[in-house]
Amino acid sequence: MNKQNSKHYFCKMNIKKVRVRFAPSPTGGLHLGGVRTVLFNYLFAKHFNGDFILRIEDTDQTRFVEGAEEYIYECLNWLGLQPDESPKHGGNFAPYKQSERKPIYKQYAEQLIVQGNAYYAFDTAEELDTKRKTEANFQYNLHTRMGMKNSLSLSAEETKKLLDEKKPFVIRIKMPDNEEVKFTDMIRGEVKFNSNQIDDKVLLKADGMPTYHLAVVVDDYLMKISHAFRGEEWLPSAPVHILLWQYLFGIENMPQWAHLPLILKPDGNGKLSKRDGDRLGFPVFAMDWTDPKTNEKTIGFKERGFLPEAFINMLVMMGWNDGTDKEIFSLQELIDAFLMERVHKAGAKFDYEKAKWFNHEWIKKSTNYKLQTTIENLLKENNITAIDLNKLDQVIELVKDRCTFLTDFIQQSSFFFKQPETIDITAIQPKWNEQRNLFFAELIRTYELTQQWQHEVLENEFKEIAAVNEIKPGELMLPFRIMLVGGKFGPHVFNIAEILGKEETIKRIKHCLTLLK
RNA sequence: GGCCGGUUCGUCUAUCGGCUAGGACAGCCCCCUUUCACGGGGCAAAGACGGGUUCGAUUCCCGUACCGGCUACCA
Repeated sequence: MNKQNSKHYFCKMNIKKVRVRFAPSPTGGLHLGGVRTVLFNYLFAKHFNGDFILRIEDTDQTRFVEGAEEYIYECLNWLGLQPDESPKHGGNFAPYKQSERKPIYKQYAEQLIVQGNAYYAFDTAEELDTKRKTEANFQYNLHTRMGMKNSLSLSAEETKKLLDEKKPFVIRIKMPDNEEVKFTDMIRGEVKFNSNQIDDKVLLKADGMPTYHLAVVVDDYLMKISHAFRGEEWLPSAPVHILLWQYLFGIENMPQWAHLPLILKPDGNGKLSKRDGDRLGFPVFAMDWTDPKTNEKTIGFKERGFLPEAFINMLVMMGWNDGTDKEIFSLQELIDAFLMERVHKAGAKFDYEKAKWFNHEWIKKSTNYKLQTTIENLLKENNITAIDLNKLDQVIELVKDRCTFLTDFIQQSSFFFKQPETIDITAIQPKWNEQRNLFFAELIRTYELTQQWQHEVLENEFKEIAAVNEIKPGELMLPFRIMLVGGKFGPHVFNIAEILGKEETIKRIKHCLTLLK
């Protein structure tokens, strides 16, 4: 089935430039699932040298959220998934914001009325509400529409009168009677519906704005979209869109649809939501999002310490693979390897542990140079200035293996640049004695004379003195570590000492010895 | 309720009719390591169920179960 599909869309592509779109409604934080939709769009488009378009679906004016659009650009920017066309980037099919395209939609809605595929409906929201309350499973459809207040049930004169009186109305699609509506989904193959099952969806709202159903069809046509990807939750309304294409622009011009599998909660079942992240302690949004009304801040993957490469890599592997065991992919590798045929049908439960693994892998894989700026800024935010970039490079090299998050670099490398604020003296105090005190005094004298300040040398000297004093080196390593880093963490002590340098190392030992007195 | 979709280790997945069902994360064990990691090695762990089709079904078909999505003048 999938193979046939691929042939199908390959044929189409020879005559049609690949153009895809991501069409979010700017109502809040950018969800994991949204990012994955962006990603699949982007990878597919770039694989075929096509265009990736960002269209803002802001037709619901009641849901306008300040800053949400700008936030989407920031997320895409962080991820390195830049649109070729967007409200911000411009393009030949502007405007890309549906609220600015309002006049366009009306003419198509009216065309549908003229053709007999749609009708005016004057029922108020309250009337519909009560209807739904009194009649279980009420649907505005072939069975009920003649009992409602619309241009099908009313005479032409009555309708005209209501229109002339400027009575509020919506335009609804007239679903055909008992027709089979089918299409071929790139992921699922042929999907069929019976038109009787679907209600007469509103196409144009009382405020003159289109609903998603009309807007998506009109804009996909006008923007010459060749392939339309969206979440699986849209599958049930696909027949409305298919019919609209048929009525308005011709089914042969319709983009190829792909309904992407959902990202599910790690525990239990159902779509992953922001709530789940809060509850289970992991981010769901790409970047920090602060609700302008409540001022409530929701953590993002970026601020949690994820590398965009890792975030992308993790998301793409939920539902796609290249057929081999390869799991780590760069963006370019993904672009090269990405094929729709290899997209999985079933939803995937989000696994934060695996997400962390991807991030760790990417931190280890990244060059020190690449990490440098990010880490420098991170340290700066924590009042640590790493002016010596050469030293920072050495530190990153030494420490990156043990950082799962970028934020782990704060704890793992602060002490290289700044004397530890707190020293876990209780970890060494109980076993501290005069013999150890003398050892470190001697160590200071030796290190002061050390010519080659290298970890091998330092380690040898350390062990020699231990041997002479008949102390097991193991008993001295921990105290030494605490003296240099303040706690029981960090890379090998002598590597730390090497990077710290002679002066600083000795200073820290001395400081600690006074604390132990 | 109706419609649509989905179903391989705990999780993400491979398998395009030949399977001793492979990999990764997590788990457990061992090695390395005079902190913690990294790394190396190993163990355990799966085809929802019932019918077909077939020499042979995880793979194809049908049914059942379970899970999910949708059922707004929201997307």
